[in-house]
Amino acid sequence: MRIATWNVNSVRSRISRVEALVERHDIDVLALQETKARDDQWPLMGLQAMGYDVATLGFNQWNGVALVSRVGLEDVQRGFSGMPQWGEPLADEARAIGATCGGVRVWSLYVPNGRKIDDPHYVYKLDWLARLRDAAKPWLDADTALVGDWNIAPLDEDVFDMAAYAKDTHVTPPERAAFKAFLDDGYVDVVRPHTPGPGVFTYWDYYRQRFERNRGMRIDFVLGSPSLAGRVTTAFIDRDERAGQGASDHAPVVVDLD
DNA sequence: ATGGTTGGCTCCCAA
Repeated sequence: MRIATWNVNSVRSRISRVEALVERHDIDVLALQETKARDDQWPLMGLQAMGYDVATLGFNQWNGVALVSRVGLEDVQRGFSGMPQWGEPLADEARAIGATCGGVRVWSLYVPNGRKIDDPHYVYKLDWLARLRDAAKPWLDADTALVGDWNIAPLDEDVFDMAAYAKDTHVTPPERAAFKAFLDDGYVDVVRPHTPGPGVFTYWDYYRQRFERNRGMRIDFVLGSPSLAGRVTTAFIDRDERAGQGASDHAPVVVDLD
């Protein structure tokens, strides 16, 4: 079984790339982030014609997550139990959707960006991660994959130039501690062993020719529960998807399970 | 310290 995750940066502007991606890599389950589409705006038809079920979560032009699966899409859950209820401050977000696909519990996650260190969204990010961690602990005993855009570069080697990001979010000690907490609990970064750094990234800013110069960050991850991690045979970052006109600013990350 | 680019949508915000 092949699982992939991709921050698509607008599914409506890139649906043809989504369809080409699942076909090119023979993907069974695709988690998407930053779909930027309300549920009623989602371009479902092509994927459905290809035999995929789609579960979406989006209700404004920002954020949005989805799961695309051709191996079942059961027990769909929109948001985890610790998520703020709609209507609360900062809750106009759509950042987590989970489902059981082919026996694996897959969560498509779009961790809050954090914006600036002195922004309320930074506090929200850390709080959101703490609540996700609490929710995810009981899932360690099953085949669980926490996949998506974590908006954290856990190691110095995951940033093209630490000096350039020294005063920014994504690399601060509290964010890195929040990420490491998942690993301490038993989740495993199943992609890194197959794609060792430095210089291996999943995201490159659009401007300043960051991709062409490979000045990016590794912020998209697949964290597996121990039993799921034991099933991983290979993993890769589809760097070519980031090239050319009309690319997302993120590359897809693909994992194979036996 | 700032800027640069992209998508969605509305005269600008988020990333």
